[in-house]
Amino acid sequence: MTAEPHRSPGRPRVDVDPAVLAATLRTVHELGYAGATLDRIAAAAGTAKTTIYRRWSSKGTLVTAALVSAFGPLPPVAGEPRQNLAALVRWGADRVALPGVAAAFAGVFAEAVSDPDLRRLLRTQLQEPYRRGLEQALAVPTARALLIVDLVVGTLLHRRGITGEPMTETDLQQLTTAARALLG
Amino acid sequence: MTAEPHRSPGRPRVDVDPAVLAATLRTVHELGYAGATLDRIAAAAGTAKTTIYRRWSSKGTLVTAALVSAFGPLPPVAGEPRQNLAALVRWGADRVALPGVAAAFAGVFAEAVSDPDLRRLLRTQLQEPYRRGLEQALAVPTARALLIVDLVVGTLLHRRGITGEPMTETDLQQLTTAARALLG
DNA sequence: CAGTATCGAAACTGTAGGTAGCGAAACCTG
DNA sequence: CAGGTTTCGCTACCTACAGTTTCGATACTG
Repeated sequence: MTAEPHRSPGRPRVDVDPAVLAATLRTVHELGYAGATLDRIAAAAGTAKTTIYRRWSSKGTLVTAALVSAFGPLPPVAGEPRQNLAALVRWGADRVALPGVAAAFAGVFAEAVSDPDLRRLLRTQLQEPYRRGLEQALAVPTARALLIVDLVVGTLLHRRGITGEPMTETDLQQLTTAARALLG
Repeated sequence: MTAEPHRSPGRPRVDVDPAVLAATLRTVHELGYAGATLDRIAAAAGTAKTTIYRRWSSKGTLVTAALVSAFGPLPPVAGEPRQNLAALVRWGADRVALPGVAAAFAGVFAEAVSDPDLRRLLRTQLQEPYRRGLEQALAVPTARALLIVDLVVGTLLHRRGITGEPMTETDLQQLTTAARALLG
């Protein structure tokens, strides 16, 4: 039997979340954060704007959720800190290079400046999980893990934000080198 | 005699630029990028919205100009690359900590994603001058100077974007250490 | 069937970026 | 001073989008 602890009455919710989150990133990728209107996202997801607002309270929280789903959990690493760091930098670079991710980050950061709720969401949904994972994978204290997150993600996003292009392979290696300087 | 090569007829332009740029950063600092409406900026600068639009074609170009004026030219450095790098990291950290700068960057980056003109402006007005200065001060090739700009500014901005707080002194020293790993 | 909750479409509100028109002000030349 | 030119600042306006409200239709439960 399927695990349904307590089926409430009324029309059940359709599971539109995956389609909406994917459509969000896709639309942000194509039209930018401002150009990705809720009407367009809803149309791309094949649903209605009202249905989206029933699940996410604002555009900022929606895009944040799309980012969280695009990143997913940290990949499992089980080696030396220096090895793990290289793998994690590459993992981060791959995610930031995903279509729409950089634009979504920029838009969310801009909104978060004047929206404490959104800032808290960013911290709890994105920063803290990855910070905790880094502490373990790299065997560093909290403050150091935070700085490494800032360093890796910040560098990757700044590159995309200014040039619009992803990093070259040699730049990625250099970034790993720079981050390694924070390990010991 | 004053250096006026060719005074054209008509009412001369009032020099509102410094007041407007300062009011822009101040308003962005207080109300965030989205909350800093052109009407409010104009009121804070003691001028009219139309006057601002006669000088800057959009909110994005205005805020970019405010950033350029807040950063100003690179400070002169004349020492060993490793010394110079430490001074430049500190200079960058001071500028990013200026009220309004981080919020302005976030907003401009978000707009630049879907605005090629604004992206070009960012590149020519901000990235290229400082990249050139770094090449000289640090004795590194272009690609390396670009990466160092991304690393330093990206890290500083990411920290402010997520936590809203500036970096601690020890974090700054660590950032310098990481950047030094890219010197050679 | 009665009750309940969701869906989707449309209409609506408030606000902000950006533009247009215009009288007044500040300079020029003669 | 007169006539020409350009900017100033103000108001009114247009367009677009975030977010809300309303409502009939739909899909469940018991």
